[in-house]
Amino acid sequence: MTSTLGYAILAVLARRPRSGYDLAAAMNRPMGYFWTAGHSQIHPELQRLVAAGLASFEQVPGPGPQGKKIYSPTAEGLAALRRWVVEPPQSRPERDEMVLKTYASWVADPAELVRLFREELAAHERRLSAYEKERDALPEVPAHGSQAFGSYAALWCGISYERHRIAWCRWMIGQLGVDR
Amino acid sequence: MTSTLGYAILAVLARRPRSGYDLAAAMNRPMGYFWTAGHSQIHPELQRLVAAGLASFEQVPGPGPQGKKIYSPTAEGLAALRRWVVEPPQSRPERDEMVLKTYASWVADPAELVRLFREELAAHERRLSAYEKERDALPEVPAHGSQAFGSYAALWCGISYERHRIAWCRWMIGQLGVDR
DNA sequence: GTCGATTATGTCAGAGTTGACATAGATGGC
DNA sequence: GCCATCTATGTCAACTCTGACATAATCGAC
Repeated sequence: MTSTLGYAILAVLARRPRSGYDLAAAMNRPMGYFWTAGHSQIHPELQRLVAAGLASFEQVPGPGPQGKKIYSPTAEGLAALRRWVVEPPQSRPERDEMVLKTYASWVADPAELVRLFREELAAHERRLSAYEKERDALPEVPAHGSQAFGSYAALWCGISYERHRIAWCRWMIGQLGVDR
Repeated sequence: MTSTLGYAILAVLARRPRSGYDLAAAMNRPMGYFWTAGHSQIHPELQRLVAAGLASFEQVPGPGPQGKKIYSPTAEGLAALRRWVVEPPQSRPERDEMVLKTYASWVADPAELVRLFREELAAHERRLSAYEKERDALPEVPAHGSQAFGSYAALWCGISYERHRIAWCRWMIGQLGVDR
């Protein structure tokens, strides 16, 4: 019974125990592609997870005023994660700024719109390359039950998403160019 | 110089002036597929838009303690919208709960996962049908510069997105079923 | 040995968002 | 005439998230 952020943290800790700092780094890349959190969110949430008995930490000497804490999920935390994974997702409202701009695109200058969508296209092509590179570092279709399967399946989704987005950008650019 | 919510409101008002109530209804469906806001967000934002000179309202008699207000974008508001549309989107962090669950799916029961993804698949198929129905009510590829183009292009993106998501769900279900 | 980058944990103000609460006229069915 | 539903605007507390601020030990280069 935690926030989604709590489960995101447990999902990372379930793979390997680590410090809040390392957690923040993991949530930047590669996990940041589908879930992000800054360290100012992570540290308080870790305290809540410990208070709720879902995580524990081992204090080790290290840099910083408070030393270093290595967090792990407790047995209870792992069980909670297992339960949460198969629960239907709570529908978060979708807010897509590019689609909103598109919805209002009829008021704007077509040439400027083409520039906007070319930039967007390039960004998605860069991201697709990054995903494909990461996927190629994984075994081909890992067995589920292995950590690599979770990574592979998330990447599959990311790659498919970027291809969809690229196709949309190309269609938009075509539409805006055809008839002036 | 408003929040993205302000531009979302201006985008709706640019199509046709309306009350805060009608604005909330429009942001529920069909616009709610890519941008949502409740009336408790809309009313204060409308007050801010008026204070900033980007919108104005006409008071008309109507139900409720305060009567009814029909809001329109001012010339300045329309110009601001036009400028905002072609600005690069501020990268909002992406948070996709289904992908997060997928990332952690290696800890969960495959049979339960299959159930989850079947539900997800059905939801996306329903939404795809709704999008296609809306698209078929529009003229075939409207000319940009027309409001219908904005709607059509947003729908194109939505349809492409749902197809990508459906393909992903099917792939996941296949993966989870093949080897037990 | 000194300096800068990295590692490391933490707080806090402000912005955005949600859901509940509050009020009340208009409309239509019975 | 009454009642439920819809129309209509508004506030507020709670929660989430972001970016700035704060502190300080460790490590490697020079």
